[in-house]
Amino acid sequence: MEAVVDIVVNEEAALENCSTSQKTSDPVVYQLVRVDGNGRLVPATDDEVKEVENLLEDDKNKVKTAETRQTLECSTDYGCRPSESNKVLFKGSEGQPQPEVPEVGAEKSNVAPDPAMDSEHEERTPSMVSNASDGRACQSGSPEGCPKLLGGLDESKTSSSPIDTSSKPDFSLLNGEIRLDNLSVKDLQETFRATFGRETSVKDKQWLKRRIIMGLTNSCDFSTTTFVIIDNKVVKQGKEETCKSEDCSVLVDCVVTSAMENNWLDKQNEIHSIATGTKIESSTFQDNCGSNDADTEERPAKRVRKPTKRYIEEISEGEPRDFGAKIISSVNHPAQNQSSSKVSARAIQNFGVDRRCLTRKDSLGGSGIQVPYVSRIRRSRPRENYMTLMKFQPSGMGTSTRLEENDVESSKQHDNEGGNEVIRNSLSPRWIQEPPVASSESCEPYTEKNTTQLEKEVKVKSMESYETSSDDVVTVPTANGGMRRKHHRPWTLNEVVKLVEGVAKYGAGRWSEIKRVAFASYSYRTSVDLKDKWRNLLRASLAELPTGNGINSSRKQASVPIPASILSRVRELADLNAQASPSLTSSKLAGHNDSNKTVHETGPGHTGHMWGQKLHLLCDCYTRQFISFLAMGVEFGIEYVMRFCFELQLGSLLG
DNA sequence: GTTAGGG
DNA sequence: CCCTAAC
Repeated sequence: MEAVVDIVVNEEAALENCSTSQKTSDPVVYQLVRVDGNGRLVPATDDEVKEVENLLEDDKNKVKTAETRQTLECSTDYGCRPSESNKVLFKGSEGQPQPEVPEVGAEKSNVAPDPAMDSEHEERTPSMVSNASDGRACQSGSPEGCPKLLGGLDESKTSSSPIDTSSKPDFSLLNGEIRLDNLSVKDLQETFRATFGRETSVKDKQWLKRRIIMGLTNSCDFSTTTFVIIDNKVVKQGKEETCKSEDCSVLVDCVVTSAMENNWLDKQNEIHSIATGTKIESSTFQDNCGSNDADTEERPAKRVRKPTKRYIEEISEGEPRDFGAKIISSVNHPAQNQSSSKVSARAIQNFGVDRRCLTRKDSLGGSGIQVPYVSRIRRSRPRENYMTLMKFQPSGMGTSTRLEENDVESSKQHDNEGGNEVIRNSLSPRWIQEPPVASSESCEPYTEKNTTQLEKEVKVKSMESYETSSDDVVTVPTANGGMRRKHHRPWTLNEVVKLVEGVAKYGAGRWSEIKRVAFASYSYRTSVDLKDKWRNLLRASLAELPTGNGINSSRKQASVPIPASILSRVRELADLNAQASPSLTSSKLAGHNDSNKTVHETGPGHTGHMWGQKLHLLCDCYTRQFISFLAMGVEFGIEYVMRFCFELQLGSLLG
């Protein structure tokens, strides 16, 4: 076998190097377990095991595509068990665990079934299970310190076991030997790139090795239960039956479990469900968890939004307001002009122009307080409400001038001017140039509205609806009565590429970060713009798929055709991102100074800082053990873990 | 001040 | 691209 991940399967060698006392013929076994509500280890159910296996299998396949033919080797640091050879060996196991497998360590080789089992686990696992209070499962420095869990597995005795002796769990990902020690920094970097798909300038071999190992192991993203890895294999572990076997001995290298809080488990459960698309039977899960919280289904749901003010207003008031006005106007119905004029008149009441700043009454507060218009906008334009409601001014007038001088009047004149074609030739194609530097400063000069450059469109618009003809807020009525803005600045391919790169680097969602770094020179692109563009790109990329959906053709294309390569990249990143914790909102990953601050911030939709804490916890405990990364991957998703590691690196460099 | 989502 | 609730 070859390739980075196709770790050489050399049982003999592996065993020789292993500190474990297993015989060469001894199968390597992983015992899949979960931490119950009390922090005890409980064997995973058959279904869970099965799923894990499937996931591993899938992962393996993915990994196999990697193109690296290096034999990797890593030092003991990453080992999940004390290793004399100073190597971490992943031995592929063939078939079932052998009953005769010698035990390692003095521990009992059997996992007690049922009740007894619980207590037994309790005895053995305390130190392994991270405790929220102690915050540490085992000493990272001493592999020895990591409690060993002996999982008694005797698959052969369990006929019901999904995995029978003949089946050969094929986890090549975990099989074989990893040798990184002999690689040069350059090689390591290359391997790193091959593994993570991104470059690294880090020259610290240790770090590189660690990350690579992490990357390799983490590709197993099965979000099920906590699992114990007994040597190298995840063996299906039935419930009571399986753990009953006595001879299934096996060395448990490390128990990967981070925390035992119920909510954490619940979270895992969720994740699991999401990841596999299969729902673990809740009853089963709960039983095992010992959690009574049946409704802990707090899936990181979408943000729930309450109706917008606008909507509420619309509903509460029979009279159409700005929104209604728009619609009406768009219809171009003569009879409705009146109503629209009403609206505008009203609008005028709420808005006013202050010397320099446009102000408006705060409709929400109802106090009529004048609020600098600018306070709520980021760009250079007045909000649409205002704009749309404004009637045009005599065409000859400069927009800004008009506004200031005739704010109220203009509204009254709209009827007359409604039919006018207000061609904003005078509008300055401002945004074509470099973005307004001071746009965000104190009060925005009202002249901002002049920014529209698409005169033609304005023209068209104004012809269609006098209402939209206002200054530069070029809105174009759409077929369905909606309005579309024309303050458009097409995304260039270059920008798109930058965006994609940014997402690749920082992950989707960290828009401000991306903007700061990749769009520093494009001040006219806000983080929101990036987000929007990404969304569109994603849509485009999906639409591009040969799904045969009519969507493809129907969907409008970006002004600048996006190369398929980019779109596919977008999909990739989107997938990756899906794995990553959506909560990753830390703004520190960028690597700019604030490395001292809390590195992890959990984002919205997640239980406080729990995840971040868990991650820290995990790192504290297992940072030296590659297995831990696997666990982290399980819990947080590989992407998240990867970022975390990058972050650590950054922190250390900066620190 | 940012981000997510709806428009 | 805008707007704004939710963070």
